[in-house]
Amino acid sequence: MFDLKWIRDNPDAFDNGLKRRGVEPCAKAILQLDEERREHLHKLQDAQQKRNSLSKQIGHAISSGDNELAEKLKGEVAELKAFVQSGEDTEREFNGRISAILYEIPNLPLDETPDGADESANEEVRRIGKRPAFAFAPKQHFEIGEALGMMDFEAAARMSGARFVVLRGALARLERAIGQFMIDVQTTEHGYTECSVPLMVKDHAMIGTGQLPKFMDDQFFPSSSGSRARLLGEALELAPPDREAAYRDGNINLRELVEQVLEMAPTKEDFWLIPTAEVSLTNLVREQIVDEAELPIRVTALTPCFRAEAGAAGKDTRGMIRQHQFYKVELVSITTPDASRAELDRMTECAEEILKRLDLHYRVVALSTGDMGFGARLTFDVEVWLPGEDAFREISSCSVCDDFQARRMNARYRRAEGGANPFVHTLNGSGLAVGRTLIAVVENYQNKDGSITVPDVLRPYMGGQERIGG
RNA sequence: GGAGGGGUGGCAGAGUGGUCGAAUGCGGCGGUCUUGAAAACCGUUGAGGCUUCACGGCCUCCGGGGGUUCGAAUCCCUCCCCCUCCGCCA
Repeated sequence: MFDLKWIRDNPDAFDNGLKRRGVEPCAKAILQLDEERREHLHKLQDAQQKRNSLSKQIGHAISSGDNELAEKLKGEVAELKAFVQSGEDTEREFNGRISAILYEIPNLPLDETPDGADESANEEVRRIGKRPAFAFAPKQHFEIGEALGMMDFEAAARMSGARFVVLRGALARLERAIGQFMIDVQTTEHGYTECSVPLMVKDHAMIGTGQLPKFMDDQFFPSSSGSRARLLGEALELAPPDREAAYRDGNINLRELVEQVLEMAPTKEDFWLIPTAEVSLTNLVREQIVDEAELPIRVTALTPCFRAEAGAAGKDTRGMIRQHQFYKVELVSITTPDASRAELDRMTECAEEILKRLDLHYRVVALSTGDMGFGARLTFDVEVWLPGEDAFREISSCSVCDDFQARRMNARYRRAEGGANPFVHTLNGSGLAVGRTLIAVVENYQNKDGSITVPDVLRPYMGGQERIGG
């Protein structure tokens, strides 16, 4: 979310930033709308002022008993009234149109963010460790897991369809162990406060962190049957008469009618399932004014995440890489503006530390402008080496959003030296994704006989178990 | 699900049609006093927008939206959220 005034003062910087992200420059269109809005506002405020002062005079006239004057003034105000009323509608319309545009514009990249259209332009920042050597052809995680009888995609598909998995026995415990280990490190060693947060949130929370309104199709929402019925009822009330007529005349069937009506209905869900705990953790400061002394706020949570993966049809369909549901340890920092850039480096290191402890080979890449998420100005992905797949795969993504989310949430801080309350800066990162960490452990610690060696740091969480299978 | 009560400035909490953008308290800021601090006392202190070189002027905002009225924090409708009791329930 951007400050209109800032766009007004820096239209070129705004457009250049958008261009770097591959988004059509739109400062001119926005500013023209803004110009029209202000022009209208002048007229409206002028009328409001006159109305206010006349109303005050009417009050005085009535209290001093001059009814004749009061009636005369009422006549004068009547014309203004009509104009003010329609003018207020117009103002709301302007505001609605402008904010609808602003809500869908992504954040601008930092100067240091690499330019590029997609992931091929990402820049490797560092590479830690080295590829493990295998005396045999390393298998992919699902081959190993299925052979052990501990990773069951078919059972999951029977109840839930594609992109789900059932883990059993030691692999189920391994998943839990990884989550416990990671959040313990982040809380006891890196200063993050553990939180248990809602997994279902309202629209405004999703708007605050930027998942809505633009990325509705990526999200899941739970609904009670009562609420679905109510939404359908509302949609039907808004149904255009010609659709209804088409149904009555038998040109479309009931199903088509409902589908077409729903297509046009406003989306207003009871809840959304969080696609990441970033949503819940970042919204902890929404509509709050925190004391500067409390910053930085560092919070973390181990939660399930839910993603529709609408744009990823056919991609990563095998194995646990891309699931509708997975666990993740999320890190969120709330900082002052001058501390946010350094906090990004710190956060990335907090994510990397997990891989170091697990002795996994990885690299850090700076995402290019075309590959970055909606709210980010700069993102570092941490990619772990998967020998079975013979590739690096994203296991963490750490982003600094500056005040982009804070504006949407109205999250501010009170400065120690007083004055206005500026917006906070927000950062989020995974520390790490549990499912993908499990994949990395399984593939990197696999043995020739199909067993998996449990990494040292996880053994306390596995009741001392040193080996899975074999 | 049923019944009721609420949503007001950083916080607490008054305010049922006209000098109310809003009493009072706390907190914050400035000052007096003090070696210093505390206490006490005095003063000051909401946000957003439009406009102005500036001083300033004006508009909007008392959960959101709509309505009644010359005029709404105050009356009506509606939606959202919170709380209490009952029912159901992990």
